[in-house]
Amino acid sequence: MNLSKRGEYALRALIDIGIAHEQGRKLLPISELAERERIPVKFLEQILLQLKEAGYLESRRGTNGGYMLKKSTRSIRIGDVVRLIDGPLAPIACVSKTAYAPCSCPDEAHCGLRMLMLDVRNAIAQLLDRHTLADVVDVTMKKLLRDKVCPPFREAL
Amino acid sequence: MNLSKRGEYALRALIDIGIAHEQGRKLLPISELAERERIPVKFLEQILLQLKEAGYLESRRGTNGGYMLKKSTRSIRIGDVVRLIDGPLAPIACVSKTAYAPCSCPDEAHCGLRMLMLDVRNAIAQLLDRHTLADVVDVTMKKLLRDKVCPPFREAL
DNA sequence: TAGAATGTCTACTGGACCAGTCAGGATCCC
DNA sequence: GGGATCCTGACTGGTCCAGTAGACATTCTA
Repeated sequence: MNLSKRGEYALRALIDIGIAHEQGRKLLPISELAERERIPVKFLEQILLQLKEAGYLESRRGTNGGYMLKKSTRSIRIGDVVRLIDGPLAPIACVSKTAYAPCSCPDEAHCGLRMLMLDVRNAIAQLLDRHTLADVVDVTMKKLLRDKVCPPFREAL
Repeated sequence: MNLSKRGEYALRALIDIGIAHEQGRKLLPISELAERERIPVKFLEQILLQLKEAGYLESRRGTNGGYMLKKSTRSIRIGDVVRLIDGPLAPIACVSKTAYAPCSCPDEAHCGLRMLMLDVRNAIAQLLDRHTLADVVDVTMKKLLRDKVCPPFREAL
């Protein structure tokens, strides 16, 4: 039931970029993201590139370059990001909606394990597909404000 | 979000042993389990041994030997079996109840990812810790009967 | 009492995957 | 032109997964 580091970093980066966006800073350089989230720069590079290829981000090279959102935060479902990086949400392939594969059990229709794991898959998908990046950014911002903590990425320098 | 083959096989074996138990067959040899579930015998051996060490099963050697439940099906929580074989249910360590570890994020209290993953963890735990082996066996048996399918492990020979 | 049927124990292995690291190249801005 | 940034591709050390292998111990039955 694991989210890989890669998946974790991808989501953290997206959330940060979303928060920055909310505050008027559209373009964020990798170095700044990596420093704040304590992620190795070169590793994060790969991940952002993958998110770019998938259409979530766009980039600008050169001085003052960086990454920015390509889609609206509201149209980015967390579940899809996890699927992109880590593969299907389902614990076992025979209950996956997006990547079904038959399992080896003798009678799938009467497999008790399958019924249970289907519930698990649905519970996970319910949460991750219902929530968009916008939701997560919102909640984070509200919590920061409530606790009177200054949000990050306020202004470039 | 993956359940390993090892975990899958462990649960399938426990469910089978539970079903057999329900029908008066307490002792099941590995070979029979392996054949029905199409699991490599030697691999299943290791798994059953682990379940035995953890107190879920007991065994008898020799001709007509095999494995049987040591605890009641009602006292075996699925979540605990998964934890035993596959580790914590939580997608990331910083939301695990049984194996908490801090993550690298700068402010755990205001981490949007953490809030979301906590919900995921709770949803999974809710399902897997609420359900016992007895529940799964029950549901399976009912579905078999409803569809007029003869349950396996009826009689030894 | 032999031998067949089981579980027990320990070691090993090929391959995949994870979490990076490294080196260099292409753009862009000043 | 030079420095900041993204881009591309290769590589790697370690860990884990899913099994395989083989010898051994115990128990039942003929």
